[in-house]
Amino acid sequence: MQKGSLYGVRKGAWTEEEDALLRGCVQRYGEGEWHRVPQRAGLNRCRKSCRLRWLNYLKPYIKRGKFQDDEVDMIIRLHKLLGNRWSLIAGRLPGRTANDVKNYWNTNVRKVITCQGKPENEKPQDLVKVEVIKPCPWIISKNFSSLGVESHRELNESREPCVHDAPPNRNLQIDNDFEPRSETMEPWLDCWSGLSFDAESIWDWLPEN
DNA sequence: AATCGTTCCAACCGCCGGAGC
DNA sequence: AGCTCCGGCGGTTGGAACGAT
Repeated sequence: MQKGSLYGVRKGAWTEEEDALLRGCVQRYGEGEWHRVPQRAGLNRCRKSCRLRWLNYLKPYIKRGKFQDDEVDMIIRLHKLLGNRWSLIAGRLPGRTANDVKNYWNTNVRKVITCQGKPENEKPQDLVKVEVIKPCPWIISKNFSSLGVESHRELNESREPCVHDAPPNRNLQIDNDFEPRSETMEPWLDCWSGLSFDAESIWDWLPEN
C-alpha cells in the first residue's frame, strides 16, 4: 500500500521507525494538537494519518486479536440500537477501536446475519433502514461508577436492573450528582458520557427479531 | 509449484460539526 | 453571518495473507 504524494507527504503503511517517533511524540506532548504532531515528531505524514495510526494501532490499551463471543453479541445488539455508529459501539467494547468494530462488522457479522435463515432472494438485513436511537442527556445517579467498566464486566452475570435503567431517548437532565469523567475512568467511556444506561438493559430496548 | 479467488484489515478520503476569529 | 481551521467520524480502498484448485 505504498503510495506517494504530489506534495511529498508520505502515505501507506507505517514503519516501526515512524511508529516509534509518533509514540514518543504523544508520550511527550500528550494526545491532541494533531496538526502539530508531524512537525513535533519529525514525521512526513499528515495530521489525520498520525491521529489514525495512534488511535487504531499505537494507543496503549488497544486489544488485538479475535473478538470474543460476548463482544460479537454486544456489537450485533448495539448495531441494532445505534446503527453504523462505530465509535459509539466501540466505546462500549474495552480496548476495541471503531475501525476494528467496523472491519469486523463488514467482514464477519454482516455476513452471518444476512445468511441466518434467509432465502437468497430476500433483502439483506443490513440494507433495511435502522431507526437509530440518538444519545440524549438524562439523569445519572450516584451509581454512576457502576456504569461502563463494571456494567460491562457484569454483562454476563444475572442481576437486578438498576435505577438508571431507562431508554436513552428520554428527555432527561443531568442531575447535580453527576460527576465529570475522572482520570481513573477508562478512555473508552468518553463517548458515552451523554448516553448513559446499564449494559444489561440494552437488550430490553431492542426490537424483537 | 503456480495461479486464481477470497478474506482481512490498515490506511485513506471526504464530509461534518464545533470553535475561534 | 461567514470564513477557516481542526478534530472526529463513517465509507471505501487496496494490498498482503490465506485458501482452493
